[in-house]
Amino acid sequence: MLDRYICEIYLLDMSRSRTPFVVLGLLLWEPMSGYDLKSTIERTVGHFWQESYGQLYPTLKALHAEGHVTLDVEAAGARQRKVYAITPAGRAAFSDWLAQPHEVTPARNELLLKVFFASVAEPHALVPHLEAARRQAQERLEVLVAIREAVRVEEATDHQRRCWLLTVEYGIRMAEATIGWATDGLEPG
Amino acid sequence: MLDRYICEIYLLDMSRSRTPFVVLGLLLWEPMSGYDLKSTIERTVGHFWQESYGQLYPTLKALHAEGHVTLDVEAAGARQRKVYAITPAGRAAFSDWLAQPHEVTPARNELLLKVFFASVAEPHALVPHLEAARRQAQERLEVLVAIREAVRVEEATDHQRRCWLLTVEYGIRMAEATIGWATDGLEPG
DNA sequence: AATTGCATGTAAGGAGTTACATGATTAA
DNA sequence: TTAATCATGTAACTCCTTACATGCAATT
Repeated sequence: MLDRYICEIYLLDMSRSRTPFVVLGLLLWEPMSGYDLKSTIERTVGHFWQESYGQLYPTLKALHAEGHVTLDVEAAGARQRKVYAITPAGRAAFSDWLAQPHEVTPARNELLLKVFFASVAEPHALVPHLEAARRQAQERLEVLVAIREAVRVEEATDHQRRCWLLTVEYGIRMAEATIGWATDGLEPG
Repeated sequence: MLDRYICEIYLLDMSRSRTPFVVLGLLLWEPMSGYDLKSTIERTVGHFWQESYGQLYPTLKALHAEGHVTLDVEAAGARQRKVYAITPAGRAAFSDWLAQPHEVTPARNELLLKVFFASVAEPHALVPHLEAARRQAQERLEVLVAIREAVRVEEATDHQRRCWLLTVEYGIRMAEATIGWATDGLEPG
């Protein structure tokens, strides 16, 4: 009865949501508050991963209840700050997750849906979608190239920089491939 | 009161879910049942879009309530078959959707999450993730190349084939780019 | 004085998957 | 006779986003 009560309120299904692992991974670096985590996520993995406060705060509560993080309430004046730090149990859970191969989640792509269904419309219906895709990929490419330059001068070990650059490089290659695809697709028309 | 009742039961928020448009787009081709739609989706757009029965059947009910599709119940023996056909209102809704540019939904990529967090583990932790990514992309590439050959000999207009091939070609380019990325990423290690 | 940033959270609701429930028909 | 395919649907549940609610601190 009590088990069930605790379970319903606190426990996470850590097999599906990745949020706990993003949190644990960042806390490996240094203790942080929910607010810190949000901004750190945006700054570091934001170009391929996002979290909302509505996801973050409940996850922190659950991670604490599970003993994966400790909580230290700093009261700087009347303003409270809840700083979380990772525990050995949290490190273990994170390592387990990191050692597993990533799951292949079949993607849904609305652009391709419109390209596919342009087949039932007039031929010129295709063009704006390819143009929009190319424009967006070009903008994204510019942003990612700027991020790459920033990461290159970041103070870090070679291994760290290599990992970070790989995530940026992935986005760059996808953007470049998208530009090539859209350009070739527009040509015959 | 009645308005609200009907609303809660039947109406779809066609601004967020794409399922109604996938259904309408396929019904433009020919009338189909929910079962037909499921298998047709797998066969045609399955490599970049999926739908479950749990999503399809309620969507069909709602589309019918909204007058976007008509329903014809075929009773072949004791086995019932509900065949849906698109209405002018359905065509209009579909055309509106198709004319809008696609929405850019910020992607979440678990592979990149693991690559990023390999930075806090030992350098060799990175390797299996890149290898897995390359292997998966290679398998996907083989499947897509086979699909491309099948589409090339499909009986269709040039415009139709062009649209279908573009969706397959997109997947191929992404897979190739992924293979290149993973290969280059593995090299320095 | 007003705005931006720091800081915490909850409530409601939507999209979607999975598991369940049922049953007829056809081919091996 | 057994399995696969045809066929329809619901219920429970998860993940996640958005909107809401609150208030202090620092800067302009």
